[in-house]
This record gives sequence, C-alpha cells and structure tokens, in this order.
Amino acid sequence: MKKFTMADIAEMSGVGKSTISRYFNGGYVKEATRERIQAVIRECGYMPNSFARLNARESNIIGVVVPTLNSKITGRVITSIDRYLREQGYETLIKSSDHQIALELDNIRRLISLNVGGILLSSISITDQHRELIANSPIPVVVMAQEFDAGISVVDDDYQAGFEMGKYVGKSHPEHVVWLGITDTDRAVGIVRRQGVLDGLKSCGVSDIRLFSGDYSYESGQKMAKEALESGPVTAMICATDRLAFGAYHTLAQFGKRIPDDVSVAGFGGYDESELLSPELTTLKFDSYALGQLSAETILRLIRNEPVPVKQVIGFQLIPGKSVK
Amino acid sequence: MKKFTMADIAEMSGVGKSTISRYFNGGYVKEATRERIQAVIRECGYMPNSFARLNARESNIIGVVVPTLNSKITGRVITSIDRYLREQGYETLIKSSDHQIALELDNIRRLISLNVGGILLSSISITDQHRELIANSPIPVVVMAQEFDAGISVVDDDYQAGFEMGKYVGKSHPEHVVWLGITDTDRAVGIVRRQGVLDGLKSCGVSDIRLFSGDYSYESGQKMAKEALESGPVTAMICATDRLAFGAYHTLAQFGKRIPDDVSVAGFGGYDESELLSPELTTLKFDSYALGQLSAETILRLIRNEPVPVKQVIGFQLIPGKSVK
DNA sequence: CTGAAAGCGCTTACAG
DNA sequence: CTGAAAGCGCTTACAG
Repeated sequence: MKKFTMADIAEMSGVGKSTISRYFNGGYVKEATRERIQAVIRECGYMPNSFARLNARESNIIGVVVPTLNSKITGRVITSIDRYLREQGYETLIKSSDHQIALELDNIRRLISLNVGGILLSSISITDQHRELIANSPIPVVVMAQEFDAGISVVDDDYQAGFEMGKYVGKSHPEHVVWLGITDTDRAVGIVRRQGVLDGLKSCGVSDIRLFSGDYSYESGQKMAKEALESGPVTAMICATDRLAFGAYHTLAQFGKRIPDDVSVAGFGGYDESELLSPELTTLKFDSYALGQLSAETILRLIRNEPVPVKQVIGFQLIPGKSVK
Repeated sequence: MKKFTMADIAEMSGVGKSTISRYFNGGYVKEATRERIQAVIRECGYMPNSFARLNARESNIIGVVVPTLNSKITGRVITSIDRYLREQGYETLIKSSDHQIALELDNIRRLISLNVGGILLSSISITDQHRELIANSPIPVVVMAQEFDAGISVVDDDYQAGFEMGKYVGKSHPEHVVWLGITDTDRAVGIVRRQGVLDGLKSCGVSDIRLFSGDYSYESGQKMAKEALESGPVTAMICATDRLAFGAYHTLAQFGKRIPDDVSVAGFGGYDESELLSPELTTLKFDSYALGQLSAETILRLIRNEPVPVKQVIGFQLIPGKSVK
C-alpha cells in the first residue's frame, strides 16, 4: 500500500490541494470537479491524516479518558462512544489512566495539547487540579459518570439507584447489614451510591449498618467480605459493584454461609454473568450504552455551540435475582 | 491551561527550537542547557505533540487494532500493551473494528497513512486483503492471537489448548459431545482450537461429536446450546469461550439438565466469574497479559531492527472446575 | 553543542 | 468555484 498524501491526490485529479482539502471539509467544489476527485480517491483508497490538521479551526478527534481498559462497564461505554462518533465522522482517541490519578491528569493535558476537538472524561476522582485544568481548558470537556458542579456532566443516577437497592434489601428486614464499597475519592460510587443505599435501608428501619471500603478488584471483594464476616454478625451484604459481589460470593462459600438464607447479597452492574451465579445475583443495571452515546452527543453539541444541559441523568433498572431474602 | 508549543519553550529557555526537539529525542544537548530546558518544561508541564511529528524518521505511536472494545480478553490484552508501551515512552492508539471486517481493513489503512511506528493487529479474520495490505505496508505489523504465515505473530497455543481440553473431557468418556464454536473465518478459535478439541476427544476414543457455530455473544451460546439439545442426546458441551459456556449454562437450566450429571460443560477464557458458577466452570486460561506485553515488545524490536521470532506461542493453564464429570 | 531553514501533510484566508 | 502562499507544531540535515 502506497502512502498517498493530499498533494498526490491533487496532482492525480489535476487540481490544487486546497480543493482536495475543501472536498473533505465540505467547502465549495464544483460538481464536475467533485466527481473527478471522488474517482481518484476511490481508486487509491485515500483518507486524509486527521492528525496532520495542525492548524484546522476544529479537530475531528474526540479524546476519551477512562480509568481502565479492563472493566465491563468501561467497555460498554467506550464501545458506544466509538460507534456514535464514527457514524458522525469523528475519530475516537482513547487514553487509559490505568487507575492512576497522575496519569489521568497527564492524559487530559496531553489531549488538550493535542488540540482535540473535545474531551470525554471518566474520572477516577475529581480533584482541584481537575477543576483548574478543565476551567482553563480551551477545549470543551464532558465529565462522565461522575457529578461535576463546575461543568457539564452525564451521570448515572447513583443516589436513586442506591436508594432503590437499599429499600429492596431493607424490605427483608435484615438485622446486620454491611456495605462493601469504594474509597471516598470516587464520589459517584464511594459516596453518592453509598448514601443512597444507607438512606434506602434507613427508610425501612434498618439501623445496624457497617461500612467497608477497598478497590474495584475481585480480590478486594473477597477481602472486604472476610473483614465484614470477622467483624461481627452479617445478614446482608450490599456491594458497590457486581465484581465485588462476586468476591463476596467466593468468601461466603469459604465461610460456609448460604445465600440468601444466611446472608443476602446484592451488587450494582448488571453483568450477564450475574444471572448465572447460584443463586442469581440481585443487581442493578445502569444503561452504560446510553451514557456513552449521550456523552458523545453532548460533546459534539458543545463543539457546535448548541445548547446542552449541564447535567443529564441516565436511567437504571433493578434486576431482582435470588440472592436477597 | 495555556497551550505551549515547542517554540514557546524554546523562547522561554533562550534556545532554538531544534534544541528542544533534540532534548526530547535524545540528541546532543549540553548539560547546562539541558537543565535550563528541564526547569522550563517542568514549570509549564509541557509535553510535545506526538502527532505533529509529521516528518520524523520514526513515530512513537503504536497503533492497536482490536475486534471489539467489549471483551474481557481484549481488555486484558490492551491493558497490558498500553502499560508496556507507556513505560517505553510510546503512545498507544487504539482502534476498534467493532466486529466489522471492512472497518478492520480501514483501521489498518488509516494507521498506515497516519504513519504510526508500528501496528499491533488482533484480527477478526485474516483475508487476502489483509495479506496484501500487510505485505505492502511500509510499517511493521505484528499479528496477535491469530496464526499468520506471511509475517510475525504472537499467538495462543490454540491447538494444544484445545487438545488438552478435549482429552480432559474425553477422559470421562462422554457418549455424545457437542462443540459450540465460532465461524471458520476466525481461524484461531473457529478452526485451530476446534481441531485441537476434536483430536483430544478422539485420542480418548470419543467418536460422536456434533459441531455448532455462532458468534461470540452470550445469546449465541444460549442458542447453540438449544440447537444442540434439540438435535439429539448430549452428554458434554465444549464451548469455544467461557461466554458461550455461560449461555449454555443458562439454556441447560431451562431444559432442566444438571451439570455435570446430565451434561458436562467446559469453556475457554478463565474469567474470574467462571469459578463462581455453580458448578464451577471447567475452563482454560490463556495468559492474555503476556500476549499483550510480548506483542508490544515484539513490535518495538521490529522498529529497532532487532531480530524477532516469526511466531511466539503463549502458554495456558487448564482450570479444572466441577462442571465436567 | 546549537540554530536557521526547509519540510512533513494538512488548513485557511485571500486574491482571482 | 479554485489555487498560491503562509502557517500549524514538529524534525532533520546542514553549517557553524
């Protein structure tokens, strides 16, 4: 495959390269010329190099920063972003922060200096540095899955979801409930979702609630479950994610506890696998595809200076399994 | 955040921009000058724009083409690639083909015309067009997870893995075995893995083996399992992936079949969830992190003109669950 | 060891 | 409707 440049195509079509550029960017090109160019392009399979648009007034690249490439939910979100942007003629540039906040900040800086058209940010944790960076960013930013009072966000309804789940579990009147959660630095999951759960439980009169926190790994779920069981009696475990619930299942089996007879378990995520556990995991599914697509739509609207809501809230669905009494 | 360019940094450091460029690309810079530049860079958090290296002799961007962003295994592979490349000072540019072969070809063309340093390709299916594209590519390509006789590949040992699994299941002397597979266009899984399984089974004297094929989805697993059960007696199901096995579990439950008493089930993938199924799924785990890292190492070696094996085979581990009699 | 100049593949006023 | 020219942020011979 020979590498064609715009100059090559221009020469082959017998026009100037400005015309080829206009052809691709929707400028004036006479119909006859347009057809001639099209023929040449088809012939050589030419596509312009998006990254060479160094002085274009706007880039057609959207940067996406995610906390990890290794999560089911992230997979759903970026799949849906990528699909939508591709349809709209944009390129997706994905950067993983690999769970490191310093890398996340670097990624944002990098995207800004790359002069991408817009940034979709799924943050590990929003710090003051994020606020400063975003406030001074010459490029629009949409924050995903995390409340962001100083800008535009598209979020899951973590509080309400937590509340529903708390109420659902609370209705069985468990005496001793534990929350297997995430550190506070992740506001959406660590704080908001947890608060929803607590309030939901309290609305049913549950008062003995013990809190644990760790990271997002399967192992962390196992570990927290163990700590919880060793810290006193437990009749229900509400886990911040399905993955943590998987870990809890593992530990409960080791401790010889039956689900839900001895201990009820619930998670958040709605992974396909959850319905295969025995008993089926009671979980709650956010519409991650919608979150991805709406975020992508929103960033494009910002780029086009169209009005956008400062906050959009995505729906969820509680999936009753058989793991709660 | 102001956007600094190399010219800004040059001015602020009181040197020419060639010197800044050399600073970043390991050229000669006097120690004193180097320190002065470093101070300025630290001050402004400047990073050069990798995509503006239009006429660099080599790019520090590695393109990665994956069939989907929505798979556990892909997640593991790209996580490990991204980590390794970052450590080595390279950028990862991920492009998803979203299960469309035409898009995959486009992605490869695109990366070539972007003039990335190298391409890591996880292909849906290697066609003649791929061969032509790769043969004429001015840029090195490493094919991942798929045999590639016309170039460099890093692959799972699909045949041997299939064989081991076939033997493992075969040892229980199941009378009627079905293979829930993937279309032939995916050679690695659709053909090689299947052949390994068949040979493994035959080595144990199993002869009644019926073959089914579909796509990689959970639903496809359900559907194939249903077809299999309706097509005649079944005492063992070997599934091309864990996800398909999850679908089979679902269908078997619907049909009132017990695992493994009525039907043995096995998969490939080694997902964490597999050990939580009841009974635990017998599966086989490829070392996807190793595959990612070795592929990344290999592409860098190719770029540096260091010798590389034409084919590297990654190990696997059979994880006996309780789903095989 | 360093800088001025030309060039990478593209876009954008501007003149025609 | 179109092209020559200047410019985007960078790299690379080349001369000093």
